[in-house]
Amino acid sequence: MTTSRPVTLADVARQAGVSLATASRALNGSARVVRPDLAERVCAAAAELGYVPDPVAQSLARKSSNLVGLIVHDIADPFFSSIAAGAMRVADEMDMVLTLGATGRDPRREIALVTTMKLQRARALVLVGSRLTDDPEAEQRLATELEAFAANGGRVCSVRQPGLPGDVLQPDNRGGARELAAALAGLGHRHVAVIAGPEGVATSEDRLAGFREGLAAAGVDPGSIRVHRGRFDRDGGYAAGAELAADLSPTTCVFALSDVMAMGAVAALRERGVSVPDDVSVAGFDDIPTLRDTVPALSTVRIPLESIGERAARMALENPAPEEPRHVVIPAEVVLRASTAPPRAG
Amino acid sequence: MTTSRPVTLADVARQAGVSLATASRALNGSARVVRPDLAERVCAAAAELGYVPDPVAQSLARKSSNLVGLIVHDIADPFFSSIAAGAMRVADEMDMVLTLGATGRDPRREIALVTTMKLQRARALVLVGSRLTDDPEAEQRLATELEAFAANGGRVCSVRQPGLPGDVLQPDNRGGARELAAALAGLGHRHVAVIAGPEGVATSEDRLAGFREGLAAAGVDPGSIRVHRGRFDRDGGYAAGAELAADLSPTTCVFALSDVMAMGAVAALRERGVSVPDDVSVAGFDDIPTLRDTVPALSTVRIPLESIGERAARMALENPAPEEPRHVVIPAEVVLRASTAPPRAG
DNA sequence: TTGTAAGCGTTATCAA
DNA sequence: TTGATAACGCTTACAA
Repeated sequence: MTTSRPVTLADVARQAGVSLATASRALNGSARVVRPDLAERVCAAAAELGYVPDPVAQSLARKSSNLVGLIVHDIADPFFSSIAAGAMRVADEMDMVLTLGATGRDPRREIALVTTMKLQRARALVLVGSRLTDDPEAEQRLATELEAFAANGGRVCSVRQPGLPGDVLQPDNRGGARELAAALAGLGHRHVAVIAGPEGVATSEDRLAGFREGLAAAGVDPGSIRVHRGRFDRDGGYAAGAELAADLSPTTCVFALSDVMAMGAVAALRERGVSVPDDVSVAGFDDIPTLRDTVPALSTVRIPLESIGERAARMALENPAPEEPRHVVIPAEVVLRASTAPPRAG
Repeated sequence: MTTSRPVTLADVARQAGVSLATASRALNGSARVVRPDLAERVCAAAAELGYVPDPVAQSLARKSSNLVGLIVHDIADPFFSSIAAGAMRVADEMDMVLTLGATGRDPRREIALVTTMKLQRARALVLVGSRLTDDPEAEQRLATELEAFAANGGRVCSVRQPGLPGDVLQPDNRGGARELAAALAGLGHRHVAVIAGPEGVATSEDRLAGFREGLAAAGVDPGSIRVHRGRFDRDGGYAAGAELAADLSPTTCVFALSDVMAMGAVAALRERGVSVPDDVSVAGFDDIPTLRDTVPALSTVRIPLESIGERAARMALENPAPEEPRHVVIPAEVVLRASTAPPRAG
């Protein structure tokens, strides 16, 4: 057996005795219709020769590839990897190739990744991750780059605060935090500390704002809320937890603005002899899968991560494109588990 | 401002007053050398016009793209997402675009993904995940498809048991398990249960074999080892943990063949009133990041996941390709934490 | 060293 | 409806 050159469309056309154009139309859909018997001959030839279209050549000719870009901050973070799993499933299902980009939370990197996907002629882009309210310039440049992407025929769905071109899938950060506040106040907590991300991270700010609203509605003095800020990841939570442990009173409850921060915070508290929930209650946000099995199981606000990834990919890939960009709010649900309890009497 | 057509190499060549060939050689490296002053003119023109090469056209002409494929079983699993994070970093660094494929542990899907990446003319492929010893036919077809990939100029690095074409990065599953066995025996355990993946999953089999060796070397009766099998994920661990809890005695120690299985097992045990490590010790394998912060912190065998991902990507992307395929064994290190303790007296 | 021109494998335009 | 033929944007023999 000779080293066989890959079968091209020209081979198929020759074998079927039709032109290149007809072969192309018959095999890879087109508006044009070909006579059934010809189409049949072409398909038979293609099958016989084992023809497989070359995606690169198609991309060049069509000015559009079968790539879908997924851009996240950090794929090792369960929040993002869960969403990625959902998006993957849809990409597979639609015979698209998923590309993955990690920004490391750097807005410039994020923009560069969009540019890359534009050059690759990606058909769609799913952008996951918080807006930065304190860097409007970067946000503007991102929007511009996304416009350029869309101008090339690409579709965009961002899992994020509204404001970018394209569809938006927005977890109800504010509402979820509000309800969590109500639940915690209902348990009797009046002195809570919040472990937040850096100022300017919109997701963190939204959750904080919602939490404040919820506490206020429950009649808790807003002045009693202590806010500790740190990086929006496990280590940021750990650092804040350490600070808190050093000076806990009168705090009876800690709300970490993400589950991974909560995980770090609980570790820090525990290492310093503060018991959860006996000494202090802790709640998080996101409901990442791994924290359901821990002790104590983490109270949190559940957002359906995999299904968000799935839905975002589906919106970005859906045909035909909607007339207007869509804005969907994903409800969040409070899940009280063992890490929260009524404050200790006295 | 008019809707500007993207700048092509032809534009640059015209502007610089040289041929297309010279422009190409000056901008995108080539063996050929161009006279310095011409090169200078071309670069200036490119900069002035804001020329960016079209990766799709380059891929078609070069028969090789700037895509690196990463194939894993499940991106939501921290084992794989940690490796992915490492691979991402290297891809970024080398200006490659990373594509992600998830097999769902289906060998056919795995083969299909390799085919896809071959058609995309990916430059390299990083394949992560256990070999299936009980499906030699699938393994053979995978090998064939990888050969085809390599024949197209693609490079392969698999994080896996040896046997596939290309470089191999193999965590020392057997040795790590052996040492863990020694450590557990050293604590005094004589009746251990193993929670294993399905028969035929090589990683699981290797760890089991190493563990048996280690126990035997420590003088523990091999017949005393109970093996519970289940899916090689959290739910499989949970199911096995539930079985174990129902009939624990005389087991004093459980070794789950992966951390995620251990996590499920601990949850099941706990729900049934079995305390870890008071009633039974539990150890896992992998050292996924999230389980360092749990209570009790999980004893495990550490393999450096991110760095494995990094190294695999680097091997696959390294220039020039090595003469011979490389086989690197990554040492594994026993980490004893709070989930293991000496067996309770009596 | 530079330029001409022939690919790379498809799609799309336009005339028949 | 079908078929030449010109893109698509770049690389690379081969010739000058």
